[in-house]
Amino acid sequence: MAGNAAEPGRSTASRLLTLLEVFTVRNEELTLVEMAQRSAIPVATTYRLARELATWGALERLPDRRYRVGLRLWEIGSLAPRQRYLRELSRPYMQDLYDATKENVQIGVRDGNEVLIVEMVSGRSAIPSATRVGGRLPLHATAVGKVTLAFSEPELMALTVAEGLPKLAPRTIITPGQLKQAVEQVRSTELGFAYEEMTKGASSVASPVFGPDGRFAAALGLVVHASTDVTRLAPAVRTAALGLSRELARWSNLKH
Amino acid sequence: MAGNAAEPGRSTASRLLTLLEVFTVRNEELTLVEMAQRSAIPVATTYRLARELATWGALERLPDRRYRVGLRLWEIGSLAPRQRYLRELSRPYMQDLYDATKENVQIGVRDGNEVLIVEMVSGRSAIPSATRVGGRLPLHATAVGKVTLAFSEPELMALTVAEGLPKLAPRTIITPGQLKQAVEQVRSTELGFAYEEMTKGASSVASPVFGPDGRFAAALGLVVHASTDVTRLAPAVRTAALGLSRELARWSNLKH
DNA sequence: CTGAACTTACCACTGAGCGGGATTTGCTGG
DNA sequence: CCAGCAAATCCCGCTCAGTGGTAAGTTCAG
Repeated sequence: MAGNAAEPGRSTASRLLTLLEVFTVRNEELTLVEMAQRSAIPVATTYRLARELATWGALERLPDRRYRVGLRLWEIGSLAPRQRYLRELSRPYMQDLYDATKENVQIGVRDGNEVLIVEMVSGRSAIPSATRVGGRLPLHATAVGKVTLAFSEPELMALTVAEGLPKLAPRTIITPGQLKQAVEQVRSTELGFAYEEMTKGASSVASPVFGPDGRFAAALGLVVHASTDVTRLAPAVRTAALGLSRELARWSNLKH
Repeated sequence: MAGNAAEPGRSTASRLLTLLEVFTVRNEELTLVEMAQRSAIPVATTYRLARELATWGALERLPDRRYRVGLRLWEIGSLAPRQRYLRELSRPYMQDLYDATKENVQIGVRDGNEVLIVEMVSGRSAIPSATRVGGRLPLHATAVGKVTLAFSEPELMALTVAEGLPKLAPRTIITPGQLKQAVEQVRSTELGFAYEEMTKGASSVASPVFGPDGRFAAALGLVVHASTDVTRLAPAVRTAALGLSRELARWSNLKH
């Protein structure tokens, strides 16, 4: 960029993308200065870029001049194939699972060393879940995470252990040995569990969904009150996951 | 940009955003050259920018080297408040409406002079709908569109008429007079209809949802077989829309 | 009214971005 | 195995678009 650049080597593109990254669930509306601080980009530059993003629709401008993520960005993002087909095809199965259990149903795919929640179905009788569509869950402390670990390449387990296993709740698994053992169990039964390992008071069950190529595609699971017997719900989850795997295969045939 | 620019005056930011725009439902995976053609950006430049987008996760690279919209972009887009709260809060009401009617349920917000579909609920018994979450519908040929016209600022009607009323199906309203009359009807009854005006064989009903400030927030509707009597379904749609409006107000109080 | 915080505008400097063209890679048919 | 071709990748010299300090304008609480 111009000779004035405080941090040469950083591309305009990366600055733009960084400006999008500063928005989070907790901070969905930010002032210009807040955006500048969080992105470590000078205010003047932030101003110019934010305005371009807003003109295009990636950001929206509120009457009080704050910025937030715009509908246009959501619209383009909704084209992302990795979530789109899974969401569309999984809906009926998730709905069935919800009808059968009345618990929070969630489906997530691996992204980096986390699970990205792609769709949820929940009602008012279910435990209020902090998770939301577009949210991320850790691999070592959730049922969907353990399932993902069990059916992804072994390198993922190595990476996860290397990054450390943060203690998120009293019962979080924090030793690699225990995690590996748990994941081994998941691999053989195709069912993963987590007992208050992420949030006190909440347990979860999950089962793998496989794509048409036979490879792991997603983890489908339930989040329930810790007092609920998750093993009782496991067969339902397993059934739904198998049904969805079959649906993916059917749809793939139909397409070609 | 550099002195080599073929089209001076076009900013790097706008080029980047244009590269995202080239992806559509019909073209969700594109090669580098296709992206360059559609965006009218030279291949070398497209290459450099696409690579930066892919590094960050806005685009993904397939084994066959084609590009597609990435999960990271979807993730950030899912933060867009204008769709997020509406989606989360409307789900139960849309589900109820689906349970009661077994028809395609959709909710959309105004974006520019179109309706952006923000959420859908549909089953296999409903008419296969071409609409999808993230899709757009015209204002003059759909029930949700007419509702949007009826409860937005008058300028929107003027704009819509000025842009012309394309004939999308045999029964599409193509004269401003007829459209204004229909919209007037919608305003007084808080119910909008469309009879095979967008797609032959499909009709729709919709009703407005109002935000806590009393202003129009979204249009909630059904898409059904043309043979179905939409007036019979209208009360259910109206009830759901009222319920959702109340929910929005309730949630707004809760928040502050 | 005063002042602090935020937003918008200005502008001189210069290296980041541009893109034509060469090279490499990948694929197809012989 | 090897041309032949298209797509992808890389190279590099040119230069103006982007940068950001600074200043002026705006908003708002007290």
